[in-house]
Amino acid sequence: MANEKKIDCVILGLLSHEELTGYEIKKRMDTTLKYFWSASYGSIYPALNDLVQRGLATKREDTESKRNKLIYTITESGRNYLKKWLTLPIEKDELHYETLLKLFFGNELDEKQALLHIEAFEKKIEEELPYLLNAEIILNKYLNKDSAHKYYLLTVKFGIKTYQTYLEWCKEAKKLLAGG
Amino acid sequence: MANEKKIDCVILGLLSHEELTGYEIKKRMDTTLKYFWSASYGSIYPALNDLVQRGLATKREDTESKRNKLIYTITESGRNYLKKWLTLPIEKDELHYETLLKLFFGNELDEKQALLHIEAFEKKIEEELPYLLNAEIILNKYLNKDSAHKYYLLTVKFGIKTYQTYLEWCKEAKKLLAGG
DNA sequence: CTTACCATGTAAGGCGTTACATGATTCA
DNA sequence: TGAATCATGTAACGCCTTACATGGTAAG
Repeated sequence: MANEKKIDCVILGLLSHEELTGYEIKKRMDTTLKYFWSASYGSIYPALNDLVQRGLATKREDTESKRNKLIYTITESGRNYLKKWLTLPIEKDELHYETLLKLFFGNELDEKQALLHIEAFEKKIEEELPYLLNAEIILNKYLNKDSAHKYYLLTVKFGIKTYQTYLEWCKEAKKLLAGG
Repeated sequence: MANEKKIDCVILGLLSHEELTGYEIKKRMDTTLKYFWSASYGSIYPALNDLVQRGLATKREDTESKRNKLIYTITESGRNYLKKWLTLPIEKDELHYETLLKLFFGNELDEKQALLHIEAFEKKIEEELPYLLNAEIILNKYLNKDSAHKYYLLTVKFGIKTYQTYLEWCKEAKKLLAGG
């Protein structure tokens, strides 16, 4: 009963809100979830078939579109499985930032190189922040239309706050490096 | 020349500052580096032997202590390898927070359960923050004794700022969940 | 008509953790 | 003297990514 694979749970989580194809699940991973999770086709498709075999989801062909879509739906059993996992305590929150790792060893570099890493990090955050800010506006607008939106908003707010803090840190870090 | 394994680079990074045993390397991972990196014995010891074979580090037995210590030292070749890796652009910064994942699917839970996850997260951050604050004080004190300290301080400051932001978010999140 | 995107999947291989195995030393 | 910590390592296994393979459709 333990040993819930994360990939299964994420997929079930996405399916708990709407029917999806494997391709659409991957899209959710790369847009909405990418700020705190990731997965590739190589793990998504096998996991989907596995979920069907275990009766946690069902698969059907799409008849409406011209494409060969396979639409997955969560079952009652799948929803129970998801709910159970959701109540279990968090196993781990992991942050693996290569930027910090390289900066930590920055003494082996010159300051200009370290600066480049900070600036690249800053740029990436500056580029991604607008998407989060936009998501916040949209979610706030339709907050009472769908009870799930409140939870999405929670994670979006997390992203916005931390990203803004990252940008503040970048400024400070650049100053500290410059010798200030 | 590409395909630098991260574990090799992290170890070389640690060795670039001081000679260390595998056990001590693991300790660094679990204390100083844990805020942005991790590794287990199962990857550290094989990596160390591999580094020696490739001439990037040397191994010698400790003669002074009574313990069977194997002390590893970085070579010139190892230092060059490290420097080269450090100048390469960052490949990826990854955040995998199960807390956010579960919260994202929080609509499948009741609000009390979601709250528990936030509180557990808050508690963990509150427990870890003092270590970072303490590290900052120490690093500031000896900032001009060792040029590497500046870079350590950079990453510590990152941790402090983000952790403080996390705590702010927890407050906000709890309010939002409570229906505010 | 061709480029971009939609759509599904597999195979090989990499990477790393977990669990196991073993033993010495320090400290209370 | 027993527990905690120091200290090194291996083997099995799991999980996931990368790269490959294939083909349909929409839009310009």
